[in-house]
Amino acid sequence: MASNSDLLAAQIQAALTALVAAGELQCEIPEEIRLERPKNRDHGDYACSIALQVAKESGRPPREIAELLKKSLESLDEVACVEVAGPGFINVTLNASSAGQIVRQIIASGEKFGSGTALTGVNINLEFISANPTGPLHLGHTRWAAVGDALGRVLIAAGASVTREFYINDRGNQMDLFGASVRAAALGQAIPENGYQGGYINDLAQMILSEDPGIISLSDDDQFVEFRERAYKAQLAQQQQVLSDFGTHFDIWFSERSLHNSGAVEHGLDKLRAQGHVYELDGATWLRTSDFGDDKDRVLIKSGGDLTYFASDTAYYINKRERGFDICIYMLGADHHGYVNRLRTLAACAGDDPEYNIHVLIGQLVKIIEGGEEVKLSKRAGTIITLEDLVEKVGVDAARYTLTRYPVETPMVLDVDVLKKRTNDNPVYYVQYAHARISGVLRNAKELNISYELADFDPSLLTHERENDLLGALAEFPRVVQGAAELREPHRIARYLEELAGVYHRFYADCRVLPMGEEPASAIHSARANLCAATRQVISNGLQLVGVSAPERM
RNA sequence: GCGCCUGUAGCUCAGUCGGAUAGAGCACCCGCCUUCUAAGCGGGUUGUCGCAGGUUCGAUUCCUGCCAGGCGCACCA
Repeated sequence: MASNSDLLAAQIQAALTALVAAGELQCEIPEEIRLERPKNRDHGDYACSIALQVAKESGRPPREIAELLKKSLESLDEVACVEVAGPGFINVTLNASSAGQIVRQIIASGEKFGSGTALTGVNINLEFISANPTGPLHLGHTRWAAVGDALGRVLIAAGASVTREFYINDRGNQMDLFGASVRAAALGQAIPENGYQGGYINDLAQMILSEDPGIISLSDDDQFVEFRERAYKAQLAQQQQVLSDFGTHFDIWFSERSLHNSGAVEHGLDKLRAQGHVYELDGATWLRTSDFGDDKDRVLIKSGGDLTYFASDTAYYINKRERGFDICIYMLGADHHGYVNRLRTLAACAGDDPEYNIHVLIGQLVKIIEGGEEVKLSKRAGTIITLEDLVEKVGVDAARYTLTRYPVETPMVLDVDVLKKRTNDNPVYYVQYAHARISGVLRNAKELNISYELADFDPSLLTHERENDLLGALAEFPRVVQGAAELREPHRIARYLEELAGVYHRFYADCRVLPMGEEPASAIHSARANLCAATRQVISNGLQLVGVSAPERM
């Protein structure tokens, strides 16, 4: 179902092609003609700057070209008026009837409205959080829990096949240190150097002791392993529970141990050797990442024979690709940004295209302010703000929404005091309120027997400026979803919803939907009720994409 | 030293192939509920888009160089 902007774009393209064919104009025909929603209402429903773009190449004044295109656009039934403005902008105003058609499309498509096919057939692996199972999830993880989940939803809406994956770093020094720390806490000994501290370590220790009192009589080695494994299992389960409560779902929890046990690491090394980028030096095995622009080569196997963490990552990437994923998206914290280039070059070493097969998103750190002061994050000191802390303070909806509405490369400052307020400081309420408000109107409409069935919908009645604004905003949704998916920027959905909610609130203030007093119901009431229903659908679909509830009442 | 991110209103921040007078919320002042949810709407005040060049009909947007802040540069994980 073509949108009005697609229709206009196609018409302009056809007109340009005809002009070139007739020898009236000489220029390349752009593949994509972009129509914009002008900020200024006087500039019509849609504006196009194509005449300015092709003016130089064709050697004709932009206004002249715009005039030629104007004639073509005016021939469309959907178009009420076309104006050439300024240096050569083409401003198009639609007639009310065709602008209102978007309501039909929305109501007919329902939950599917906004979904598209831009990424159809693309198989994406979306890895995010991937916290060590050695402690609770902190704010950085929480940002990814919200953004990663939302991105997954957005990618699916754009047609992609998405697998959400959590990589469990359940192997190596950190795990051992974690196990040793819990054991020390249980036995009342000093925590090892650089070990883990904080109340949760003591909690784990006490839980394990009460679960398995016999653990204290095991041999040193067995005891250590037992503490480590029990603590690991409990901590992982805690993370899974917390994420589940947060509404973030993973399709696969991928254990680093399983990577090693399955032989995937050797397999990955073999593959890299076959690609010819592996060499031996000083007793270590290296990957020649410098072939693809890395500052220096990276060690895969240390001279002592141990594998590096990078070796695991390499094998894991290769494993993902062999599981059939076209694109591997990684969401990493800012402190890992030095890793981006390494991941990209390892993809190149594996014979892939780093521009397409791998995409690394770096999330800047989240600062948190409470009582006017910054709360310092410190795992060691045990003052860490966890996902549960945040949810307990502000609720799941406000937490998810706030974390999702900023681009991930923006370092964000999160003011807990503000998020606790149920006011406009919190944009999530503004958006949700619009949804609840519409729900109320539609409940009343039903009671008054005002139909909001499409059969009773006459779009030509929606001629008020506020109605036109709302129709225009609704029509933008599919484009916003596609952009958010292609740019991997789910915050665009949230920003759009805030805009749409604002447009609706203004419409609501100026356009009475239901009959007043003894006024008889008429077609305008049905037209507006349908417009309301369409708006509610879009807000609901958008909130769904960011994983926030759409309340019927507030 | 090298690299990544950031720098837009008093505060927190939007601004997708460069477009018309740079936006939102908060804060501050003034209005609007005897009719659909006032968690709302309207009006007023607020800017060297870090600085300097370059490309362009046109630059907050693209390029180069500086300045400031954050972070990272292991045979650690």
